[in-house]
Amino acid sequence: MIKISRMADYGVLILAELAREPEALRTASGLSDTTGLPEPTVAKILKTLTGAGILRSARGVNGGYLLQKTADQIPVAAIITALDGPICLTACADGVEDSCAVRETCSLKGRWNGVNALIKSALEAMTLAELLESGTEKVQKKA
Amino acid sequence: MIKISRMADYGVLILAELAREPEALRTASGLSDTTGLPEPTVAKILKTLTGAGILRSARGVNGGYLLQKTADQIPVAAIITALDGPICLTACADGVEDSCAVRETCSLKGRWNGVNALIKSALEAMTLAELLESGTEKVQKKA
DNA sequence: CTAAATAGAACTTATTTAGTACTATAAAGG
DNA sequence: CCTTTATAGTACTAAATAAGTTCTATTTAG
Repeated sequence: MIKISRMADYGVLILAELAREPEALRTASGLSDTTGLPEPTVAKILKTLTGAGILRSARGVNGGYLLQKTADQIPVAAIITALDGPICLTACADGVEDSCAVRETCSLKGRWNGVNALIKSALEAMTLAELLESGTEKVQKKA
Repeated sequence: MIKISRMADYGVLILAELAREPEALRTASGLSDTTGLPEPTVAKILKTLTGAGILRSARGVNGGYLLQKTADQIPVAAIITALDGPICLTACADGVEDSCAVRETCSLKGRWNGVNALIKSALEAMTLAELLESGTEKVQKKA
């Protein structure tokens, strides 16, 4: 099954919660409470999203996290890339040179690039705001 | 990283080899030789693709496998679905009811359906023949 | 100086995926 | 009608990956 990791899934859930009050600083443990996800995992995801520039953090007492940009400026692709790594269906895609046992004899070198590009651009065109606000409609218009 | 499994990747490679001589019966061990992939794995994939109606098989001496349809009638989606299961990015998508720990509190129920549909239709629109014959060009026209 | 928070890395466990082995069934040919 | 060569199907094992946890360091308000 082609799928994103649970981390990326949780990440979107956490960002959805943060987007409800874009101005408020929220702590890791608070977000764990409201989302129902395990606290250490939430903390880990928040750190990663901060490192990727999607969230801003404040340390110390009264610290916490908030969105760096508004939800309509955050592409879904950025969230997935931050938590899951690059979006590409196969190991032997553009630029990835490692770990293909049959590269020598493989007749498919580079053939997946087009498919990758297609999926990538679909995820780049969609923002967090669109994902949250009405689910299916907006997306299907683009298809 | 969003990715298809190695099985689906190998599957395409094997189908590519079969597509070179669409009329010929090819054995599992022969295909293992020409592709360089381990024989038991090739055999497993061939069985699965036969069960999915993508290949036709003949048992007994002089048996083997061949394509059920021509390469331009086989959608890439069918290959991936056969070997990897349904194409959906998240557990809690259309129809899938199991295994989402936070379903109760989750604010995203069904929100991924549009993204799934988009990716699925991209993979359904592309055939094995297109994937093989020129890689990137045709696909990018569709994007 | 203390308490409450994030930062970062290392480690362990769980889950998933890939690979292997074994048994059954079918067909061709002597 | 028996042997050989092939697929069909299932169950098991091992390896790779992902998820989750823990620990230490750093920052800041009071």
